Formats: sequence, structure tokens, C-alpha cells
Amino acid sequence: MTGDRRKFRREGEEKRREALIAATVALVSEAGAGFATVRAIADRAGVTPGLIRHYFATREDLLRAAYRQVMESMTAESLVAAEQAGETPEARLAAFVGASFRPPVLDPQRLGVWAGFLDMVRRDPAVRDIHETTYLSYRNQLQGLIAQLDRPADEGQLRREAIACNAVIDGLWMEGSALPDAFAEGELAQIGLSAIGAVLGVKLEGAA
Amino acid sequence: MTGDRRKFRREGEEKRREALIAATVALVSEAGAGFATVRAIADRAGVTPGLIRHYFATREDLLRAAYRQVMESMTAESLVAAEQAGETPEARLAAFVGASFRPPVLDPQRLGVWAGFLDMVRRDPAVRDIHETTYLSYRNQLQGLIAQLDRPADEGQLRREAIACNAVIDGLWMEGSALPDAFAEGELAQIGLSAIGAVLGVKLEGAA
DNA sequence: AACGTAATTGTGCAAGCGTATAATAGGTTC
DNA sequence: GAACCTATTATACGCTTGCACAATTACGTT
Repeated sequence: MTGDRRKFRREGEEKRREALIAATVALVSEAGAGFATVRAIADRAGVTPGLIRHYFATREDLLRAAYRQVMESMTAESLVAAEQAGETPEARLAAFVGASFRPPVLDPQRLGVWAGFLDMVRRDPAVRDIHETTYLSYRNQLQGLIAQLDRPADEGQLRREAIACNAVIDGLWMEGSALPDAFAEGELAQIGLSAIGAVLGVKLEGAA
Repeated sequence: MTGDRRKFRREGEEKRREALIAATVALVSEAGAGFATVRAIADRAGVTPGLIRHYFATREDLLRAAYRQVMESMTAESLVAAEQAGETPEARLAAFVGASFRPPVLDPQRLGVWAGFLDMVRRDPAVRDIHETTYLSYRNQLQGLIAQLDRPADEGQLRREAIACNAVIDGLWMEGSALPDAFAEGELAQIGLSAIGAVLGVKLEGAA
């Protein structure tokens, strides 16, 4: 009669934090931030709701940590792709951009997270800071690769070009996220490479 | 002691519906869809919560109506700008694109609505239908204007160009919405016109 | 083997949510 | 001016939410 209390194991602190963040990311991705409730996150992580308060002061803190982790890893992985690519500036740029349209940078889960957090970016100053940092980091990596192209270009033009190229990527992400069935496999990547090449006056399609 | 019951006036059905939609749009714009609660909407519209149920079967219905209204008017107003513009295809295209970066098409409120609804688009099939319809409508208008340019281009290329140009606009909207202070006045419009011109191989900056 | 600590659970609460429904009152009709 | 209709208000209900807190239990230490 005295109810069977749930068995549990002590996991390392890092492991539990990561599990909670992973559960949060999955839920935001699937259903939006509003559905990542404390209870739903705990359930997904195989844990009781009260435990979340032991690792994160508040639910919003957990959401912020999840957003930061996803965004930072996206930039890092794109950069790795660029560094592994060939010799020419065109090849590195094409690899960087192309990675933004292929897994693991762009998989449905991350796209969902990115879209699900968008309105939180506008509302929460702490999240906006995370967004600003990671956005500028990604854009600056992009601008650095653009600067290495063999073309005359002043600083202001490089900035504007980086903003435009980043906008192409973001815009295609969004359309792909909102209407996944409206585009053929690989179509968005092809359009993105072609458009960015046109903006910069170089040919990227075959460079990677 | 017997509480003073709130005075009220009967408004026309259309007027009330519009007022409720306007209140919804304002709230979604300012704080995101999650904060557009029945009570908050009613309060903003100067009405009691119960009345909403008299005009909309459910809260989600009201949100859908608000989204549809905003999206449809954006396309319509961009098109008006194009039709009022000069003779040449370049001038009409530049006017259409330029209008997407200036009021009344792009004001902070609409940007907020657009961002606030993004995750609802992914989740709610009815909202996705609205999005698909209005997105394709806008993109087709764009494609029609692109087709009138004096260049050789087959149907597939026109489609890809329209997708790319639309992505530029969406991406710049999103960055402007997320980080309003990161860009100078008119900077996004300038970047957008320049980038779209590059994608299409025409010069749009001075054409409007 | 006993103990102490902190990780984890279970329970409870106040607030806010969407919605249903009964009561009221402005406007219209005869 | 009485009767009727319905737009509008007021109240209530059941549910979910984030969070607080006390009880428990696994594990490291001695």
C-alpha cells in the first residue's frame, strides 16, 4: 500500500545537465518552446520535475542553456567543414556555406530549435545576448572567408556582403522549416550556393 | 455593494471582429503568441473575455484570423507599390522589393507578428496552410516581376531565383527583428536591393 | 559497518489558462 | 411601452503551469 517509490541512480552532474538540455532541445524542436514545460522535459529525460530545479535555477535558465548549446555548435561545425576543405578560398567558402545546408549543422531538429526560439530571442534580453553573440560569430567567420576571395573589397562592402549571405542562409532555413515539402531534396542547398555566389561574384557550385 | 456592472455598447459585428484581431496582432507583435491570452486580448480590445467566444469559436481561430490578415495585407501592399512604380520592369521589381523594407509593409509590429507566429506555422496545419498560400502568393508575384526582366531565363531558373530573392527578404527581416539595433537606418533595405540585384544580374538600387 | 551528504523523488500550492454558461442590458420591433 | 432578441458581462470550473519544500535513498567517506 505504501506506494512504490521510484528507483533512481545518481548520475554525474555533467551527464544530468546534458540529458536535461538534450530533452529540452528535442521538445522545443518538435513542438516549440511553449511545449517544453518542466514536466515534459523531466519526463523526456526520465527524471522527476523537481530535479530540474536542482540543476537550473529556473525553467528559463534551462531554455537559455539549450539555445546557447545548439547555436554554438552550429557555428563550430560549419567552421570545421571549411577548414577541412580544399586549398582555394572559393573551396573553403563553398564548404562553409554548403555545411549550413547539410547535416549535422542543418537537421530537422536544429531547424526546429532555431525556429522555436525565435520569438524568445525578441523577448528575453539574455537570450538576445546569446543570439547576438552566436550570430555575429557566424557572420564574422563568413566575412573572414569572403575577405580571402581574390577580389577588391573594402571593409564596409565585406560587412554588407556577409550580412546578405547570412540572410540567404537564414531565409532558406526558414522556408525549409515552415514548408518542408515545398522543396526538393538538396534544392535549397543548390539555391543557396548559387545565390551567395552571385552576391559575391564568384562561382561556388562546383568548388566544394 | 451589488458590484457596478460594466457598461457596454453594442458595436457592429465587423467592427468588433476587427478590434479583436487588432488587439491580437498587437499582443503577438509585442510579446509573442504565447502572451496573447484570451484575457489579455479582451483587455486590450476593451472587452470582457467571454465576448471572444461569441465571435471566434476558439482562441486558436482568432490567432489564425490575425495571421491571415497580416500576411495577406503585406503581399497586397507590396504589389500596390510595384504597380504604382515606373515603366521599366527593373523599376517595378525595385519598387516591389523596396516596399518590403519600408512601412507600411515592414513596421516593427508586423515584423513581430511574423516572428511570433513562426513556430505556430510549424505546429498547426491550418496556420501552415495560411502560410503556404500567402508565401506562394508573394513569391509568385515576385517571380512574375522577375520574368518581365529583359533576360533569357527558363521556368526552373525563374523559380529558383524567386525562392532565393524571397529568402534574402525573409532573412533580412529576421535579423532586423532579432537585433533591431545591429543595423543602421535603411541599411537592410540597401543590402536587400543590392543582393537581389546581384542574384538576378540587374541593377536595382537607383531604379525606384 | 556506520554515517553523512547531496542527488532525487513525491506532494502540494497559488496562479493563470481556455472555455462553458447563466445573468444582464442595449437595441429593435410591433 | 411591452416584448423579444442577442451582444455583452460576470462567474465558475477543471486543467496545467512553474516552483517550493519535505521526505527519501544512493553513494562516498571514514
